[in-house]
Amino acid sequence: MNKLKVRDFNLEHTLECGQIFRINKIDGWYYVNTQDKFFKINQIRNEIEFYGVDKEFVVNFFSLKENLPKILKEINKDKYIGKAIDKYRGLRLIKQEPWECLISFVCSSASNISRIKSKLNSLSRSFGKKLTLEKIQDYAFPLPGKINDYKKIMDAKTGFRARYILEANKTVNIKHLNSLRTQSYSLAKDELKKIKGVGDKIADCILLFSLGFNQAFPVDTWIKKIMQLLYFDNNNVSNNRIRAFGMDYFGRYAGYAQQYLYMFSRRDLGTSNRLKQWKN
DNA sequence: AGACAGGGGAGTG
DNA sequence: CACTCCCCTGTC
Repeated sequence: MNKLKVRDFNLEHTLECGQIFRINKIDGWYYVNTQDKFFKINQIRNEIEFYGVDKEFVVNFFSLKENLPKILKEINKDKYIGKAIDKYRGLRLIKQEPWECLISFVCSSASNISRIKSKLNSLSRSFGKKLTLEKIQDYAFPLPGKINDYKKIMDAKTGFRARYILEANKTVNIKHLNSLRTQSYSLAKDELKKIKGVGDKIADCILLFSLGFNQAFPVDTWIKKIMQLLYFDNNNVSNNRIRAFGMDYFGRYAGYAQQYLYMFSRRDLGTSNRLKQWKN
């Protein structure tokens, strides 16, 4: 068992904002699968308690050393994002392993969280090493080279994404992914987009969630909806324009702004009517 | 029955 | 560039 005092951290918001998928809440504990780790964690006020990983891992994984109040102050440009920040304060960006992050978001295209989770769990069951935590069995995420059976990939209900996964499994290596950390944003992004199944949105997710590019601003339909409402007079504008605006307006921590707006868009605004009420 | 979804590829203009 | 159709699968 490990305990750690934390400041400016909310475990629930951090784990449930769609940046990571292989999590399970059981009896107040979050069971988390990531790369070759399987651990459980909970939070009571300003203390987290966890089993299965060490403190160093937790501090790095949840970006606990990043100065969140300073970041939030920097992105708090207006009353709209201000509301999102007030509501979801403590949400931090997780530092994922880039390969798992890549496959996770390839699986995410035209899908939803429960289905993404199911695909990733199936892939792990078919190709990953077995892990145990307190007699509970689970599976590590398979390394590149291991996801090598098209039929099994299809059996994971990956559908049209299966061929992308199979090809990435052959061509991608983790060292190369990690080497992108020191490149510029646009070079790293161009490199990721060479991988089939990775376009603008998914590349931005990989950059933001696993490679340390806090300025990345992934535009999905939820972000599109709320950004159009708040900053484009509810006009329909292209994803490219929204991303360019987001990165420019929020600056070097635009990715944090994106996560807070995303949570607000999904959790607090359902229909366009409610969107309008919120703005007025 | 048929459209649509937290996206992207390939083809076309 | 911007626009269109299509891709697996599940759901309304």
